[in-house]
Amino acid sequence: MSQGGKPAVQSRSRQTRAKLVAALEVLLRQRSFEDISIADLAAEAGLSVGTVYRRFDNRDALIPVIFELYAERVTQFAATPSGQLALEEGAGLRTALRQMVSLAWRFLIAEAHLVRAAHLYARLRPDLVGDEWEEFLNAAVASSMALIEHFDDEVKVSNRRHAAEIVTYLFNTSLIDKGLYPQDGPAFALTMPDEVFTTAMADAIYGYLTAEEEPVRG
Amino acid sequence: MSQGGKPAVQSRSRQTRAKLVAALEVLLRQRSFEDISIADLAAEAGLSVGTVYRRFDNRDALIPVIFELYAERVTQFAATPSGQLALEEGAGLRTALRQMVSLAWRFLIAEAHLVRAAHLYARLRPDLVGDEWEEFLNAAVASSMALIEHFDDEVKVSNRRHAAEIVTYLFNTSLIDKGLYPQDGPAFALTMPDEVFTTAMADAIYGYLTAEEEPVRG
Amino acid sequence: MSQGGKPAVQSRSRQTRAKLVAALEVLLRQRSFEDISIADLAAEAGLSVGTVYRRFDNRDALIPVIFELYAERVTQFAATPSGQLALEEGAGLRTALRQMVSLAWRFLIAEAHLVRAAHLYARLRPDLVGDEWEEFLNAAVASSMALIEHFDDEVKVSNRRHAAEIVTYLFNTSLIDKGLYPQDGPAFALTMPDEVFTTAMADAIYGYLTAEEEPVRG
Amino acid sequence: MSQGGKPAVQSRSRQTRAKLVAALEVLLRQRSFEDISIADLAAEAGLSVGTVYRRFDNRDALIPVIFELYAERVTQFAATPSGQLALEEGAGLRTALRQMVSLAWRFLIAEAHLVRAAHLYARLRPDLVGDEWEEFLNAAVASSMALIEHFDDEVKVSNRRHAAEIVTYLFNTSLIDKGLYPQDGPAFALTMPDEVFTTAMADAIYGYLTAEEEPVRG
DNA sequence: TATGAATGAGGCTTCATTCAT
DNA sequence: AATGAATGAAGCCTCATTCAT
Repeated sequence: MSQGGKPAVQSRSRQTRAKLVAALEVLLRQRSFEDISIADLAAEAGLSVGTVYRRFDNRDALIPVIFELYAERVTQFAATPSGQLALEEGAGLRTALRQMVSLAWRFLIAEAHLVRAAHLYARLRPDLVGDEWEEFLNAAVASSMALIEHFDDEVKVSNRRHAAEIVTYLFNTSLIDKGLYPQDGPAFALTMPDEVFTTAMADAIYGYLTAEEEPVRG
Repeated sequence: MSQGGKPAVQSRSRQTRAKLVAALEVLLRQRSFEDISIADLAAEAGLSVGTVYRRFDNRDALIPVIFELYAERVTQFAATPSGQLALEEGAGLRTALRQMVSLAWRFLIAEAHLVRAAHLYARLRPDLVGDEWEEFLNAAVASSMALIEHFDDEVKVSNRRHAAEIVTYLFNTSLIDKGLYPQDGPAFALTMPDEVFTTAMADAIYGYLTAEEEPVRG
Repeated sequence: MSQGGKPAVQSRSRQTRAKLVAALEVLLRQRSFEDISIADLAAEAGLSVGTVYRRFDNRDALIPVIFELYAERVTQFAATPSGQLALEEGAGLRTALRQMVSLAWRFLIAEAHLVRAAHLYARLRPDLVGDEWEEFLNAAVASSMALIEHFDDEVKVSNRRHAAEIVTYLFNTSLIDKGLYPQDGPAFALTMPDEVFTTAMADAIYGYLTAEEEPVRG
Repeated sequence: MSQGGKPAVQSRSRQTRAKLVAALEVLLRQRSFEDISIADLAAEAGLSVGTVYRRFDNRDALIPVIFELYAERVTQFAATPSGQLALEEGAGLRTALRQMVSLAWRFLIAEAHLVRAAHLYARLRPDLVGDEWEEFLNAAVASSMALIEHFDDEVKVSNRRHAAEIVTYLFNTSLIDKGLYPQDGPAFALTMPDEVFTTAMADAIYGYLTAEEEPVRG
């Protein structure tokens, strides 16, 4: 339905858009997108309501900005030294997974407001997500596949495609609840320190990949 | 802040409340709680707006009803034959986990509307969840603990308390995305049939519990 | 597009609707419908904005009210003694037409605000006029036809159907400009007293009906 | 209140104004003046919003342009061969009137967008019409007077001034409804072909002018 | 107690007009 | 002079909540 981030070619326009995007992020740190009105956004950006509408067709057109910000932060993070895997010579799959989960966890905590909003609106308004999202997921699956092939001898799951998809899925879902809502929902019952939790999640993935296969019994 | 399901002592009142709860569920099957107005609810229940406010202080007071319904369905399901584990003599941990995940999956699909709403509002409005929820989680952890102790020899995780919490967490989170939003979010990349997916989730839990421990390395 | 006068069954609702209709007429005496906001209407009716929307789906749904009022006034006028033709025995077509135009003129002046609005919105928003309008016109044509047949010997136009349509058309259009906009538009150049004008309009219709036919020449 | 077409002395300015006038006409062919925003106009003219405001004080100042265009087209039309009466030697008043109505009809159809807008705004915003309009009407009355005097022997209305005014009025009003809104309003009931209609209008004027006078009776 | 009409704050959006560049 | 970004008043509409009947 309502798409519509308007092109912002001129430099003044680009600045305005940047102000709005920055203001949106500030507000998303404070409260949910549902509770942010256009007037709030304009005020936070130091602009007027009409100016918001010069950049965005309507309220819905702001939702893709959430994903835009998310993608930007992922990219930034991946370019950072602390966003890199640091595998010693001869490190195994388990170590690799633990490091990867740990990286994902640090990102999640750092950008919780964006992950929360993205997670929510990917579900509430999938029509507004934008196509980059699909590419994002596909890239993640490909990357899981590379990991699996790199540790080919350790992995016992025979269908590698399935394995890559499952690994990606677990990476993207298992940390969310504890990372974003540690006091509410299923994470409430978790009493261990974060590092124990992330290690457990990595070990679950590891366990899945390395457990001897056993056929499904009706 | 706004609590307020009012006591419904009298029988007429109890009927009214029951009508509203039933109407809420009917509407939750059709659309999200956000999109259900008090007028909608009254109409669906065959009551007037004012009557809704006689039972519930305000709109927020309906949110605990979601959890109430959820808990009711879990209990019902657990009492059903198809809600029972059917372990053959000598069946192992892996088989048990697969059956349990399968049960959880069936419940999730059957009551998707309630699970979706409960999952959402446990995060959006944790203040409104109600205390039964905590008991619920504790019971789930206890049950996981029982499972672990029953298969004591297979489980390699030394801290049983942690293990039980992790198992509970994975049970409550890993199926959600694929079950509720199969086309959107991380589940979109999953191409396998449902049964392969649920088996994989069970195997992840199994793998976590049975992988040889390896200390965390800095 | 947007129809939607909501049914007002209850007596309180009917009163509210009546207040709104009355307020609309008061405001139409002061200014054009375009310049009347929902808030204006609510204030004039002594009600709130929300109450307007309880009776009418949206702003457009008020337009049929204009036609409703118009029809009501026509009916009232026709039931009044001063709304009756008073033809002496043996009076001819010309006299009848003059009396009829004079009646129409008095109505037009008395209800100028409604005629103006109806005339405007029949053209700007024909979709919102309502079907009664068509019946109204058909009845008017039938009535013209009766007139023509009553004075059959005086009328020279051979195609009686055409004649009736033209008479109706002239009745409905020729008085409008001078009646509603005497200072603006084509009526500005008219310097004669009203009675001379209305007589002239009647005579034009009379002249049309009674002039010897002469075939159209290419 | 708001007058304000600004003088455009310089040639660049005059070009700008011409572009805007042309753009306005293009847009008036598509939709009503109410639905044309300053931004629309600027875009259609290939200019910026600010430039529009350099030429016109405000939106209202565009309304006189409608009348300007209208007058221009009338003048153009009158200078065209097809805008001329072609009376044979000895042709009578009736023939002359029929030709004149036919000319007016052709103009009306050709410039419907301008006639519609002019007709509307002469009534909605008479203050903005501009003085040329009055001259225009006076010229039309003079021209009617010339016609009447030319066919002096056929005309029976004794007050020639009144007759000229009435003829002018009928010329300017009787074709409008069928020409501009054939499907809506009073014209809806007209089933005859256009030529029959225009002939009837001419005959009404003819009938008015030639019917034997009969004094008004109380 | 039940009803549903009434309220009005608050959110979205448009667009005539202004003004910095 | 021209540009087009920015402004903000004003209008539409919704819906949680209140209250007279």
